[in-house]
Amino acid sequence: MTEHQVQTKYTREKICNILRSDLIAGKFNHDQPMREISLAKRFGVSRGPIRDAFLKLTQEGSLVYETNRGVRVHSAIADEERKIMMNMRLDLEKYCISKYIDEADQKDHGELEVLLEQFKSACLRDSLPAVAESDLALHRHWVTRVSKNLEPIWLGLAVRILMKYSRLENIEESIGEHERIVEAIVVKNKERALQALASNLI
Amino acid sequence: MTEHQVQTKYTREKICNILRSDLIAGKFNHDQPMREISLAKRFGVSRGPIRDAFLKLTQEGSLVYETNRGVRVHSAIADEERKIMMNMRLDLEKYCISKYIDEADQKDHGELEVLLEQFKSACLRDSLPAVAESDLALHRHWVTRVSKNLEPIWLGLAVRILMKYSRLENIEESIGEHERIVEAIVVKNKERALQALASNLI
DNA sequence: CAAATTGAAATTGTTGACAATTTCAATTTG
DNA sequence: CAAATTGAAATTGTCAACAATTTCAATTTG
Repeated sequence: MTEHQVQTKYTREKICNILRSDLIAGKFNHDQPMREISLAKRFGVSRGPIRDAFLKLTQEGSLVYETNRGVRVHSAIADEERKIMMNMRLDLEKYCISKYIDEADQKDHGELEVLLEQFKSACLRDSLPAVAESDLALHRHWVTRVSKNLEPIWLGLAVRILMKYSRLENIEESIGEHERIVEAIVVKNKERALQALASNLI
Repeated sequence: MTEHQVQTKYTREKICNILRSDLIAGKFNHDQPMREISLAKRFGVSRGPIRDAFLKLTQEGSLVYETNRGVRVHSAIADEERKIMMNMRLDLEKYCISKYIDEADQKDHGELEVLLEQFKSACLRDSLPAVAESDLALHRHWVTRVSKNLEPIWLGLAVRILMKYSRLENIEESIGEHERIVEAIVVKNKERALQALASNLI
């Protein structure tokens, strides 16, 4: 169980990303308190970077903060709220993909293909945290490329939506949807891309 | 210029709220770096709580963070992005107000009236930070009352949208719009409330 | 003299110590 | 015996010191 290979130091960014995908993957229970000290030990850092990560995840909505009581995992969201968020996310990503198709160059397309491969590989390995992380990374690609302003809003939506439905079901379907999105983007077919996105996000 | 009255200690929450309304009010220039040390001195605390506030404001989008370079004020957003955000915010608040009308009790209505008065008072005082803060507080009321999950998403949108258009123009119009929203809510007229909201947010 | 290099000052990143608060089981009280 | 009280343990909040990094003006180099 111990790590024998050399591990680069964990920064607050890395810790935040790791905790986020763990949370999305359901590794912690809803309402479970997250303790600074135990996580500081786990990552081999002091409490400072852990607190930094907690703050970020709190703002994104996966954690809930209470004064002098620390943070706990957020409760599951209601179906109705999820629907509202899903619609907002769909609107946002439609805008981004449409613009991405206009603006992206060869290099972007290359990155896109890499991210798709990583997603497919995670699916085949059946690793829920890896699937969650690579799914996020793929969608994040076209959002970030189009607008740094929209990215944090998108992330907040995506994290909360994923937190509820993150079982390893319909993996085959999900792979197909993402393949269709990427393919349509590469051949610059907006209509097909937006349609594939909608079927992935509804 | 010095403070003579007793000032309760600044916590990261208070600092965050103060900086947010300052940012919305345009007290800092776009792309201007925010220094931890100078703000720590201003609030009479160590750098820790300032860093906490920076992280939160970064996630909300008013500040931009770069490794080893700290945070700076975000650049203004493009009109096109603002339109996307405005639509998302409108959808979100429509849902919240509609649900708020169903669920709110007498006490909620009382708070609503208080917040409206504070907004009007800030407008009459011509204080841009106070206007920005009380405008946010009013809208936040019906969002938070309906869903703790949607609140941080809403805040991210509201902060970014306000950052661009926060001059003291059309104050009379804005007062009237907010009065119409609150009045329609109190008499539980959804149609009128949503219509008033739309004219406020478009 | 333009471009590269150096180094001190400024700034951010991380840590461990201590203060303040909360929690919860053991004890006291009516 | 139920309810209130106490106090130690656990946990979060804040701080000041030090490490690592960036910045930028002064110096060197071709």
